[in-house]
Amino acid sequence: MARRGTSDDYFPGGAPVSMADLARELGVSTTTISRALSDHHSIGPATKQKVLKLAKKLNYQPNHLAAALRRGQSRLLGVVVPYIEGRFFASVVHGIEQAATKAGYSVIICQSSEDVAQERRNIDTLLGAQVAGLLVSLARETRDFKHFDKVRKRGTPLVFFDRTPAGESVNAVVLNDRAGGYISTQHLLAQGCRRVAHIAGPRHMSIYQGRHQGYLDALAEHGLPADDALVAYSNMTQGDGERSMRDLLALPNPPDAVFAAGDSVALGALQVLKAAGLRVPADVALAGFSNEGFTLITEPRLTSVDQHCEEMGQAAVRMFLDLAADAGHPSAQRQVVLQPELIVRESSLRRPA
Amino acid sequence: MARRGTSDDYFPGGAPVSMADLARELGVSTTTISRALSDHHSIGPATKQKVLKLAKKLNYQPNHLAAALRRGQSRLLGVVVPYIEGRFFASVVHGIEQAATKAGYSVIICQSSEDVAQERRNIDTLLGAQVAGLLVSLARETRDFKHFDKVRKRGTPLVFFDRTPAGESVNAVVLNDRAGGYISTQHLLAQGCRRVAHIAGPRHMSIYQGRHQGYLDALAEHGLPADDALVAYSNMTQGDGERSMRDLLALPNPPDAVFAAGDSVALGALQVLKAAGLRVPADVALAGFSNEGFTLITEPRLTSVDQHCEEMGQAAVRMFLDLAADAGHPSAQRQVVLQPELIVRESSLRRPA
DNA sequence: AATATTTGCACAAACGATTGTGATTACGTA
DNA sequence: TACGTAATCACAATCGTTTGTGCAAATATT
Repeated sequence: MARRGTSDDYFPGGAPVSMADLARELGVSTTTISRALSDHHSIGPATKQKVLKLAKKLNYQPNHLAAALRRGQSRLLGVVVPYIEGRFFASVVHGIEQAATKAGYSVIICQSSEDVAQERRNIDTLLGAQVAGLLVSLARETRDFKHFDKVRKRGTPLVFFDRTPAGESVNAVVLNDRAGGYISTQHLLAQGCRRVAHIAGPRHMSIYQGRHQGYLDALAEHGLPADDALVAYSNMTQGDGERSMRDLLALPNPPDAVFAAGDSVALGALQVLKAAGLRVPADVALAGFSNEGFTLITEPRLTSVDQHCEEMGQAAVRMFLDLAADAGHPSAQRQVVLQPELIVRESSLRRPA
Repeated sequence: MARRGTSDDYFPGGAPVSMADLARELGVSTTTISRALSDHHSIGPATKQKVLKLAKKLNYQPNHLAAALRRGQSRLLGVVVPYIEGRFFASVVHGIEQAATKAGYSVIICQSSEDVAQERRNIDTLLGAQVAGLLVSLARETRDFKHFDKVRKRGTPLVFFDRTPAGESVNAVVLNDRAGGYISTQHLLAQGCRRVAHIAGPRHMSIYQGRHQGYLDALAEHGLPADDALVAYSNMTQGDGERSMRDLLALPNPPDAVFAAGDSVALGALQVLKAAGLRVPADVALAGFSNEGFTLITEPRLTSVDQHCEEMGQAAVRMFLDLAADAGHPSAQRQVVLQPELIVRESSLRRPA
């Protein structure tokens, strides 16, 4: 199949112009073109100018595929997230995009839909696309990390963010979830609450372990006992929040405050509380986690912990760039820990400042 | 720079195995390998088996870059959306991903952030990545479509979805916005409302024109006059909704129902109504558009129009596949129009069924 | 048995950019 | 004048796949 100048060709403006075209036009080699365009020192300034000018004139568009093939890696960044709805991951992805674009990378996004098998497929797909690096936030059920071995084997820079493999030595950007749990609980205690419950997430996930631990830290600091009955484990959905809240209310000695490990779960709790005729925050104060968009809509508006999502994305890209910069030097693991920020709203504010 | 077997090589498991490796091992040509793997008829079944088996054994991973380079296009699908937060675009993208993955394509997502310049850059980036096709939803401010000329020129299949260029003949998947506006307004009228206002979107965008027109249709059908004072144009943010609602309430003869062209704008309106001490829906009935997640959280919950977002994404991919199937045949424009669905909730329900 | 047809595979040229090596020229210095 | 150095650029191989064409052997046809 001929490609140039034949009639089955669908390039009304002619085939895309290649370096060879520029070279022919200027009577130089493609080497010169390539080096001129990448500002190589071995090309004279006069030649460079000519090349640049012609390239602009002919509207030369580099074929990244060819470059990537030759160089062994593309300018694509693979991203795997559990899902993309909601504010958190959408914002992180946004941060990733900004930083990646600035560094000249494009971003391929895959959703694992919280499914390990899908996550595995995503990794394969991305490696198949010869991505330059991989930015991953694990699916909820991922506890086996073998599918990342082939990534390491291949030498592809790998950065985890937010949801990282527990007990593995990896590069990661995470929130200081423990601090998040602490400031939130601490705030509830400062509001005068004395029986603070915690709706926790899946036990095996590090982020929820951290939030839980921060909760315990704050209690301990106030000399309060850790009552196991006040901790409800959930799967982080709104429905779970409702169930957990009902359980807590059924306690002989129900809580006067709830620190929920997520906003959805907090929303569920809020609805149960209101349905039960309890006032929030007067009877039960409530705080969530993630600072989702809807925290501004609930009545009362929901106190939450902001995770600086976009920064997280940017930090992940920066880490990737670092990794890529000294590729081949399997350096020690890198960690970036972001600090959470408590956003106080009416759902927890018993004592207006 | 040597790549194989040298120490600066970071492939602990050896360099990735190529077709040449398989060929050497089996004593055949790479042609045979390539054709065996793609199930070409000119390869004997015995040979095919041997190749497949060895490929599996050596864990052969095809290099898509090389294939794409040779074939002139990749298995990447470029997607440009204005933003990704919120339910609508996130879901559309999800639908796109599902359908694309099923067809063996990966998806690159770019956000224009409602910015024309960024949109232009996105298109360039994606073309640079040699995408096989482009799926685009326009930025709000895009009224000039020259940057799509180079896409056509190149022959890259181009499908618009939801937000399409007004007055251009393009391939597009859209919602029947007119029907959406109609059923929503019709529903409000059926609830007994007689002065139905409309908070519209930017005049130049086809989707908002459609919703507005549907609103007018319903009024006309009921023999009601179209009162210009009852139509407030907005930029679709929550703040715009608040402003518009205040304006409408300041009218000498304020509305008893509002059909908002979007959920955010409806949310703003709702808050103003509640702040003004008006009961929803008793005093003013309210309906939004898009069926965003937060419509379930507001009090009362918000009636809205579902756009079947995932289907829209899938339809867009199908259209792309069609286009790609008969590439080079610049056929007539294709259109797919999806039907909206009214989701009735308490914000508009005056007469419980 | 001779010829036509099919089957199964290899050759080699692409795709477009990158890059180590080496050739040429010009210039400066001894 | 002779020689070392620096500045410029070309050659040609290479990345891994795809694919038009050609050739041989096996099978079918008359």
